[in-house]
Amino acid sequence: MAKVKKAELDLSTEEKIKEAASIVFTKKGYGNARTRDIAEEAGINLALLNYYFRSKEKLFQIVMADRIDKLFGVLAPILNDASTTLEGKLEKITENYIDMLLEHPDLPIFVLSEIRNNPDQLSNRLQAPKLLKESVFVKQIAERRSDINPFHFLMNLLGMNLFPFVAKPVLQPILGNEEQYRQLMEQRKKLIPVWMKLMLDHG
Amino acid sequence: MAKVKKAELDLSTEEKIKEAASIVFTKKGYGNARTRDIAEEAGINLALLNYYFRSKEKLFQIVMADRIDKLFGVLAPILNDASTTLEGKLEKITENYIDMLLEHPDLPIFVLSEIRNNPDQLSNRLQAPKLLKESVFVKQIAERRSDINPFHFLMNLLGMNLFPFVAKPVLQPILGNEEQYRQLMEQRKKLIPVWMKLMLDHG
DNA sequence: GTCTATAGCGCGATAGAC
DNA sequence: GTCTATCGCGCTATAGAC
Repeated sequence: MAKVKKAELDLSTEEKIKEAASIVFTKKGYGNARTRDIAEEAGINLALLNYYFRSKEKLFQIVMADRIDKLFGVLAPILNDASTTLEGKLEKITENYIDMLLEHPDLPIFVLSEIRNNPDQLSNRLQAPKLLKESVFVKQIAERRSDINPFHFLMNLLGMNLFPFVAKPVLQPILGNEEQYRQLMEQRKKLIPVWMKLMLDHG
Repeated sequence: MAKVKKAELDLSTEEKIKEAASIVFTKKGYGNARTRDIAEEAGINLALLNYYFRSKEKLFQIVMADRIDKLFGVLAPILNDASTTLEGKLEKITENYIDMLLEHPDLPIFVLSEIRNNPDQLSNRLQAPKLLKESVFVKQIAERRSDINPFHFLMNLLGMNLFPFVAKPVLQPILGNEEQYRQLMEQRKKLIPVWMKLMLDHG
């Protein structure tokens, strides 16, 4: 076979292991992943993994922190940008999310299911509550619709963007082949902001 | 402590084990769950688990089939009901889903993440593609909006209903305490159909 | 730093008494 | 049917040569 693994790039050994761990953990989850899988994916020996990262758990923490940053990094900088309108934010968030998720479709289901297993993971990393409530984004929504909790709209936005990827294994066979799935997601880049504006201005 | 486990009801031993397995698998996922956890939750000995179910894997298959039925059972009967309008379906699906998910909040993340690990699980159980495409629900949407793929609306509906539960571990600290979370979900029972109708009739 | 070999143990599964 | 005791594997982690 001689199949070249994704992590076999010209990186330092430590980086190769981290890359491989990210791939294997994201695909299988912590409990189903084996350190042997990661070592093989990285093209190195099992002992080296412990030499660099001490334990499976420590390696996982590092990968997890990185994946959380990737998933929420799309959102965070835009929420507090005072120079864009609410409409602009909806468009930018949607475009960034769908582009990123088409490249990393199993990222949301991984992060969300692992946080379920260990909710503390997050609370350290995300001091979201205060940050979100005081965000420009939430204030802009509240101005528009004082009658509805702004977080409803945030949930809708995230749901419409993330859910098709969270549920991809279920939806894929329904929606057709990979290319058809991709086209539908591309369509959503334009449709989601339109729908969101509708909800904000009517209803 | 003498804490009474949920599965310690007046059921047959086989049922007690199945109940316990459902609880433990749903909470931790297959890979993180231990057969010893399940035995303890059921209040029986580890050997009995194998006596009734032969293996962890077999027990899991049974639980998984049941959980998939529960998650999609909310949807399936309504989609092909020719006697209700599209509006009626939107209201019924939303109310049923939110009521059910308030009682079983970790059901969607469990089913979706386990299907990711083993997509074949589903394809046997759900011959959804044909069934969905020919459903009354999809036809009713197509009548209303011939310009947009009906599955966009289905994804939106499911996303708005399921996503707040899939992402509950992340959203909960943002949205407040358990009671506040519950109130928001109760509000959504009325709001989601309104939003869905907006999307169908405008945009 | 990287390897081979193996320790140590948690896990699923089974044997066998009652 | 239900238990106690234990097997044997596969896993994480480490020792030690190079």
